[in-house]
Amino acid sequence: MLKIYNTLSRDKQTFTPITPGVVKLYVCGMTVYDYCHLGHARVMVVFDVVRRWLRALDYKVTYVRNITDIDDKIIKRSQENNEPMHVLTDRFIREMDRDAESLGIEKPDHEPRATEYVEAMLEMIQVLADKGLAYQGRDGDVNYAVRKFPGYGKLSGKSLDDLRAGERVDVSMTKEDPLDFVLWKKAKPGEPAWDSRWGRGRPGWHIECSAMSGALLGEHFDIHGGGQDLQFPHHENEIAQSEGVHQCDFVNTWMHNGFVRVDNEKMSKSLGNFFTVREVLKQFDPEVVRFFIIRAHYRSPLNYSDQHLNDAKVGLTRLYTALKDFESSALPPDWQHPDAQRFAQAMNDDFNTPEALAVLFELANELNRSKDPSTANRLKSLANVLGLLQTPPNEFLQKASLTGGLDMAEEAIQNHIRARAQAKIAKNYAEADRIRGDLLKAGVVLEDSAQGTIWRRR
RNA sequence: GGCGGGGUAGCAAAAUGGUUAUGCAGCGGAUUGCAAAUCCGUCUACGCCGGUUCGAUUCCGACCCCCGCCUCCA
Repeated sequence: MLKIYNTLSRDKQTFTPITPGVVKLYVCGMTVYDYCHLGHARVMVVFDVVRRWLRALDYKVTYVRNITDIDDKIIKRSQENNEPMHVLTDRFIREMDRDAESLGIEKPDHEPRATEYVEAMLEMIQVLADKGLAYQGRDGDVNYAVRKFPGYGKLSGKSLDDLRAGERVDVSMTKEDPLDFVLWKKAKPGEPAWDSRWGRGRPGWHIECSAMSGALLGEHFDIHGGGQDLQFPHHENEIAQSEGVHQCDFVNTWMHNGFVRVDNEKMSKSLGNFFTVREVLKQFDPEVVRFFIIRAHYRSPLNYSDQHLNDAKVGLTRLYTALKDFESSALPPDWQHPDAQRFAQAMNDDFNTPEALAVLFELANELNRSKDPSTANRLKSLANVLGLLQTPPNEFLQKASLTGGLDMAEEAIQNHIRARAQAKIAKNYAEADRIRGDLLKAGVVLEDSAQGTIWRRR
């Protein structure tokens, strides 16, 4: 029985889909004006795992991850770059796809772009205006009248009177309440704009997700996810919009993943302390990055450092090393097996991936002892649920991406190994050790066994 | 100030009212020409102070510290 921590109720709840056997999942995706950083990578990996696990539980999952391709920062960037907005966004969508693919993220079922749903947004704004929940300010912006929505604050646990708007932001004189947020922004000259009954303009950020989730998943769906920073105001505003329009519960389960941190601070664009996915991938194999993210529970903070990535690499290497001598297939796990049940129990407990990984490590230990091919199959099939261990072990262990730059050619490595074998036959151990030492400096580890010398990178 | 999340051994990271988490590192042993890998054994814990309890890292209360949200942010 799957339990998920629901931000809305602040406790773990047994998950029951609205329609039996079917799960509708929406996750707030990227604003595409720059490369993805590790924080984005975490969202993608976390909800990729969520989706995979729901599927392992035999749910039919519809997964939507949106793309924000109209926004202040995008406009600013496209002006700075002097390139049309859609050229900029198209480019960064491609780059995002590349990053996602390298991290082993399966494509969502739908990746709607905000600019394709402007009509739906305008319809929602219309309904909100008709109900008196939205109004047009003197400056032409259309705002949501937050105080008219009784449930405002229920997700983030904030009360309107405590929010003290204006303490950190200039209060806009055109809003009825400083906390009102914009649904439709009046166009400024030179900005992309759409026609509407409120004049030419563009949508505010929050209405995008309400419109896209409603269009693709319906008025009421199962799980809505995103980074913790979106809890307020973004998700709070989504609730106000969607429930304001549809008069029914919007989402049953809200999931928020923890931040990636650098030196104990949140990794973010505004702090400038972010590492892009591609930067990290210059040093570390993508599967190591995935493993690094899965090693922590999705709601915990995740500290980024080279040392921690390296720890992840060593751990993942242990698992691959155990599988090295086996031609294991990726059959679905036999869930009746006690190990698989422990794994499932961990995953059912709010996606406890660290605990699930512990099962994998114990399987590796058992495999090292027993050399039983069925254990290898079990290890590989369970790891597959997390999107791990799917590369042939030797291919992984010899990947140049493990050394973070050192990439001595395989042919050269083989030549050194042959030379060393000769030295060993001649009992010239000093020479043999020198060769091994040189290879080690080039990131290549040799291991002698009865079957001869094998190599891997580190 | 309001709201929320944390503080676990050298590092990372889970669970748990009494019994080994797990991985890395360390130490001892097996194996090896020596290593590596692997196996066996093993040392380091639960922020502080009270309370409840036969027994608390785990429950309750106070305190200290850290982080986040309240402005765009995954």
